[in-house]
Amino acid sequence: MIDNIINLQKKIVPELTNLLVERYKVLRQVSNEQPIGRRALAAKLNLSERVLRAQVDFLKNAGLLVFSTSGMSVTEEGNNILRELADYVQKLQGLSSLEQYLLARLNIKQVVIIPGDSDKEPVVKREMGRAAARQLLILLKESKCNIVAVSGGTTLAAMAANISGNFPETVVVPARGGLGDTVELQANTVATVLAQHLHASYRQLYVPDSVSQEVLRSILAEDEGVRAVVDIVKHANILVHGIGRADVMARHRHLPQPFIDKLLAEGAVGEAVGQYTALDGSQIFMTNNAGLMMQDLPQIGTVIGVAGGKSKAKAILAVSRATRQDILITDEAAANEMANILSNGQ
Amino acid sequence: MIDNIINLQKKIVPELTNLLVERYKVLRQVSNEQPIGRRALAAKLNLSERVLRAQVDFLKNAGLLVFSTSGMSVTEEGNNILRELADYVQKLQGLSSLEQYLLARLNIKQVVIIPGDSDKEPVVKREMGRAAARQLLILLKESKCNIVAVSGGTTLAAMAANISGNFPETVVVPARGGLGDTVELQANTVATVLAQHLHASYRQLYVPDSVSQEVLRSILAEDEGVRAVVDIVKHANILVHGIGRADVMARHRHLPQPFIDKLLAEGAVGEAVGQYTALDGSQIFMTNNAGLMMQDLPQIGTVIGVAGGKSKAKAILAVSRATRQDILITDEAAANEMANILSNGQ
DNA sequence: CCCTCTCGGAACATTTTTAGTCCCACAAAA
DNA sequence: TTTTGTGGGACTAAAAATGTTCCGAGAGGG
Repeated sequence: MIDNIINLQKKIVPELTNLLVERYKVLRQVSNEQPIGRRALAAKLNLSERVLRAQVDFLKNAGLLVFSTSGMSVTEEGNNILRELADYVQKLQGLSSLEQYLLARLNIKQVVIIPGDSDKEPVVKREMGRAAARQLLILLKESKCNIVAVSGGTTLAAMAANISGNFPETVVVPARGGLGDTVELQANTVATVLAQHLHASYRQLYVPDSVSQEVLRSILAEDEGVRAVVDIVKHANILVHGIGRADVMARHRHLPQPFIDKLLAEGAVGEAVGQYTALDGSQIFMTNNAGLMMQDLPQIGTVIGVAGGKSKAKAILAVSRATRQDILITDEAAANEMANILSNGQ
Repeated sequence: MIDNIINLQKKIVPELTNLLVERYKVLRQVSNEQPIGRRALAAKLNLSERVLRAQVDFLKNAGLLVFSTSGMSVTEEGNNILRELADYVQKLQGLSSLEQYLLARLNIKQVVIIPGDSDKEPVVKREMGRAAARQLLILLKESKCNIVAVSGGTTLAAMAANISGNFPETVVVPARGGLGDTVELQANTVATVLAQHLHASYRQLYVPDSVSQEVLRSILAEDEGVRAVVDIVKHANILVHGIGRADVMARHRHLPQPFIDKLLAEGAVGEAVGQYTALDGSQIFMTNNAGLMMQDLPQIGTVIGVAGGKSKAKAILAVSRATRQDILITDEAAANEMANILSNGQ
């Protein structure tokens, strides 16, 4: 019920959660160090004196703060409010602290957590897609000329469907060759849809999945078009990829059952851009295909990983450890489970 | 619990309410008339095209609206949100609709309802005082030169304590002569404190309470100072007064018990500026003192009544019916009880 | 006693946001 | 075909937020 309201508000008036938290922080800080002056307080809170002043003036008018010559103090009413606000703010920004935790533990530059569980509520997957879209747009706006590589999957498809912009200089390519999947979820399709929504151009990469090493080599050697696209892909400066469970993806790719058993026995839990990794981040197996491989990732400007659902927690952890991730977009269920695993020392 | 959160938010991020309700209304209106265009929608909602545009752009980015060449429509997710928002908004602006109701039934220009019950929570009384202060400041800003008359009482004292401004042209006077009360709550004291907080000047009115008609006449005849102040009081253009229960105030003023019994038997329930009124607004008795009387109120520019608590509901009703009130500041408990009484046809 | 330091308050310039007002291409209806 | 409505873009004026700077008051140390 209460969580419902918080989510509702985050959805429809997201700018106010920040405001509430900021005012709460000001009030709390004053409470801790009263009486304290504007400048000292501004320094403590990393706010400019002027914006802090706007806040304290508001709090003063609301009767929560009093000013005196020695500084500001919290009124009795302010203390009451502060006490009541505490757990509300906790819930409100509970995800933020989770974000900070994962960010530190996984050495990722930015973590975005969408409330909910995408295993249970499809809407969460859409929201993750939207969040990924937001991040991508920010990156695109920074430099107009970009090569964006994308993988397939429902979340990435949701991202492509929910983005819009105007970046005619940008080229969108699939990160790897085609995966025998529903057309809408293939990387090629995602790249096309994304490019159309961004008013960007796109290139396709038609390479059948799980071909033998020799066939792949001959394709690359003979097919001028494929080689050109692969060359573009290798120079991508943004990669947006989904993360899958090793077992699910292996079955999905119709690997032979004995091979799957071996893979899992060796500890493979996560998959991203064709590579299967164990929980500790070690590489177990890599599918054979054209396009980006994990060893290419460090050369890419920004890597955005997107995946959610409690069931994918281990997969996300594995992939995050295996390669550099710059931005991780996940959901509450996965984030909580990941924090659980991490705090149990694994 | 939920009410608690709403109050908390109204206190610390009051701008949230308006924004949320506005966006809700936009979403609802689109839902009713989809597909509809910006201009038509703006006209329906009495918004300028530009501000409406800001809102629909937000709702579009949030994935709640979709735009097409034929107009805007609500997405499936938007419909879900709309359904969930409905009762939340109801609660959020529940007081607003109460305000509208009282405003219409009592023929008052403006009604302000503070959440809570001042009988039970002292903080509500403070909030009423603050609300009264806000209204007073608005009035004072409209015209720099003013005579403000105030009555006594805890709420009015709270108002005086919680106001601040700079109105050197303004004169603050007590509405009536002194009431044998705690000094802090006397009209004279309230006037003084108020004047100091407003940087205004003030005049005192020292007339003992419940003197005989003759003594009062002789005071007015002989005491130049009192007469001068009374003259100022009569020309007040703003009156802020409390409203009391007839029985409480009668005892408070030490009227003889048989007289009190008679008063109550005749139906007196409310008291304001020395006048006892019945529920239907008829005048039962008027104390004998210098200063404003009820028949003077129509000549005064703006009359602000302040009172709260369920126990005072009848008193507020009685006084509101007896004389013109421009602004009524009360609390949730009193407002609810008043609405009850009104809807029972009394 | 004075000196100094920090306080709140306030003024001003600048930047950023918001709002008012057009115009345009396009699609659907007439 | 014209007309009417749509979303989208663009430009400008107004307003709000913010950065910057200064001031006098009062507390506290010398």
